[in-house]
Amino acid sequence: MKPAYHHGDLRRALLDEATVVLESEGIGALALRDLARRAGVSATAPYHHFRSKADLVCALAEGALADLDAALAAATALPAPPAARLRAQGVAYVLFAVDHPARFRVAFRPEMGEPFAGLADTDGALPDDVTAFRQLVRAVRDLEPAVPDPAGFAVAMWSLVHGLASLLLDGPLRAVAGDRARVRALAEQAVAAFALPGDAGTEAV
Amino acid sequence: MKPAYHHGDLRRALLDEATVVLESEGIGALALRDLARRAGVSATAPYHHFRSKADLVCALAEGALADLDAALAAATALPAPPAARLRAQGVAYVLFAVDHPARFRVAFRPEMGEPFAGLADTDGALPDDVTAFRQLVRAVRDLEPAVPDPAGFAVAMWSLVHGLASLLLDGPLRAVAGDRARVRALAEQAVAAFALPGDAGTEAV
DNA sequence: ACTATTATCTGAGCGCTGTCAAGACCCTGC
DNA sequence: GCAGGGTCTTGACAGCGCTCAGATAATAGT
Repeated sequence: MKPAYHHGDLRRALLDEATVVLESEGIGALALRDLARRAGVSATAPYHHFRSKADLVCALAEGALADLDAALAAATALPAPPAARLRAQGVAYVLFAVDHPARFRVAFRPEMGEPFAGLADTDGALPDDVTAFRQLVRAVRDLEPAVPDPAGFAVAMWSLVHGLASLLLDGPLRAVAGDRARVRALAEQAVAAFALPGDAGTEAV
Repeated sequence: MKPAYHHGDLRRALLDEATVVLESEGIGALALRDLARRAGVSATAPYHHFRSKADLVCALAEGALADLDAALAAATALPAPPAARLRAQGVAYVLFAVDHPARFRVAFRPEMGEPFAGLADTDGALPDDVTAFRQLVRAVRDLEPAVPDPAGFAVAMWSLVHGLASLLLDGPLRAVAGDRARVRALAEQAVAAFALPGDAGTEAV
């Protein structure tokens, strides 16, 4: 984009350093001055690329949501019956959370930067245009003729996997989050609890 | 407890002030020095009651979990069939979150104080002894003979309501969180998506 | 009752943070 | 070649969490 004036795309460098700090030290250790130091610029240089620390965190959140979206898309790359696709996406959602805990968390931190701020009131349904969740809504749409209330169903499905991810990351299931196989089993089990039309579950529990 | 030396239970006063700040300004505005100022003591006085800011936040989280536990208990005060009780608890969980967003959030902030730190690895099942969730586990136990895997079921149920609460507070459903009636409807709808043995749902959707 | 002990609180101070203001640099467009 | 604007710098300010050395007040021991 910007053809590198003094530093050479400082904005990108700051976001990259931030991601490193985020994954290794957590969001509590994220300091604007420290990022500048790591990038080799003065403490106030970042203010020419972000209006505030919250603004940078917000950009970070948007990137994380895009990554999550990509992970969900990859989970449904193979053709499969609609219900199985939806289940696969749910499991991928939970696995993304335990694989990239800091990136997942930063997307849902309201006290700094609100990635969902400009959201219209969509009558209780899921909004179409949230970057990371197009995949989920699409998957629900695929089985639309079979399920009577797709919007409500999507909310329930999303709540289920998002809640499981949260409990694994920040709740009493924290001890399990390290065991990827068990996380996968838990996710599949939880997703299977929904009575889905179209097939009889992807895997036995 | 302590018979009031100079101030008169400063610990309690600090926690109360913290709750006020938390509910009005959010966790980002929580400063130890500010709490001390509000309580009318010097900046270092709190350190005789809490080892660090994280320690105070942890105490706050434990209080919040106790409140949540009480709310769930109140939701099942009336006698009802087991499945209906479980559903009522799920709805109460979500309503507590939107009624006391800051208290709910602080219970699941890992970067400062970990209320779930001393948790044994309970083989993927819900631990019995987490203060705020005894009610939920109990409600699942009540329908134990009818459901084959109560532990897994409890995880799924809890994930569902916790996820819905999170999406309402910090996710794309934020716009809905203000409308208590719609929140209740969403929660009942989501909880009803589970195929529960023992009755046919408490309410039509 | 008088002392010794312990809990509680104060003040000064360190290093860190986010943010603002003013100026220097360097590239681009005229 | 000169103005303008985007980029970065130095300097500074207030506020933060936290530590350390003392003052004060309530309790415990005798």
